[in-house]
Amino acid sequence: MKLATWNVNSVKARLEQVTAWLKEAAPDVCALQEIKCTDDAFPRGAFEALGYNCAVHGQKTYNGVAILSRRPLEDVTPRLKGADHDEHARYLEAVIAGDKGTVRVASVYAPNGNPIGTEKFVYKLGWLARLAAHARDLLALEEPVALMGDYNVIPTPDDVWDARLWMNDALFQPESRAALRRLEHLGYADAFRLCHAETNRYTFWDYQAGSWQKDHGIRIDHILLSPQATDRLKGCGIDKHVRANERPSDHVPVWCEMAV
DNA sequence: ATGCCGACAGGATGTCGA
Repeated sequence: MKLATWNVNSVKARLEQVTAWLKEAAPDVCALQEIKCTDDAFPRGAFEALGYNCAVHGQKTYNGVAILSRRPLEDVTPRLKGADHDEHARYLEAVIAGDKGTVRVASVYAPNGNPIGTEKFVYKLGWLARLAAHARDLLALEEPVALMGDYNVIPTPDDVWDARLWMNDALFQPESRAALRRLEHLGYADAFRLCHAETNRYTFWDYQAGSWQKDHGIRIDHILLSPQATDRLKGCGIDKHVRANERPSDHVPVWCEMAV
């Protein structure tokens, strides 16, 4: 089963690109972030025409996550526990049955958190803590789990072109990096790092300052796998080439292949 | 230089993202 994640920066503005990539890459499951539309406005038809079922947790203008799946989506659950007051649509989970077992997948859109020293950064750390608490609970199920999405965290200096330029950014704060490591210490593994040792592999390039042309990117979109999912991991990659398309998202898809 | 680009809502330009 091929699983993917992509922050599309508006599913309506990116519909042509997303459907083109789905045809080309043919993932069985794709988690989307920043769909920037309500459930009603989600372009289900375009995805159903390609053979995908849709689970959507939308929001007007901002945020919004979805999961596309060729197989039926079961046990669909939006939001993280203990965050009923949180209006941001940033988490959606579902269970998908494959030929060789089931996998629980989540579409994750962690807060940006800038600027540091404000409520936004406090919210980011609180949100990531709630994610970790839920991720810990999921481990008790002892099943393959793939937490896929835009974590808005640069894991290490090897995952950014020039770490010095990000020292005061919420994406590279010690507290942000510790929050991501917390998930790894629980037992989740960074699928890309399991498969690739090379440095300077990015999933995001800013629209500004010629970042793409200069390859000044950051790796902030991650697939985190539970031990049972890690055991089934066969490969992982970043589809960098879509960033060169006309009217691209500033993020590119990350995918992994699992024996499920 | 806290901008440079792009999406959104709304109908000009401010907010947000990373």
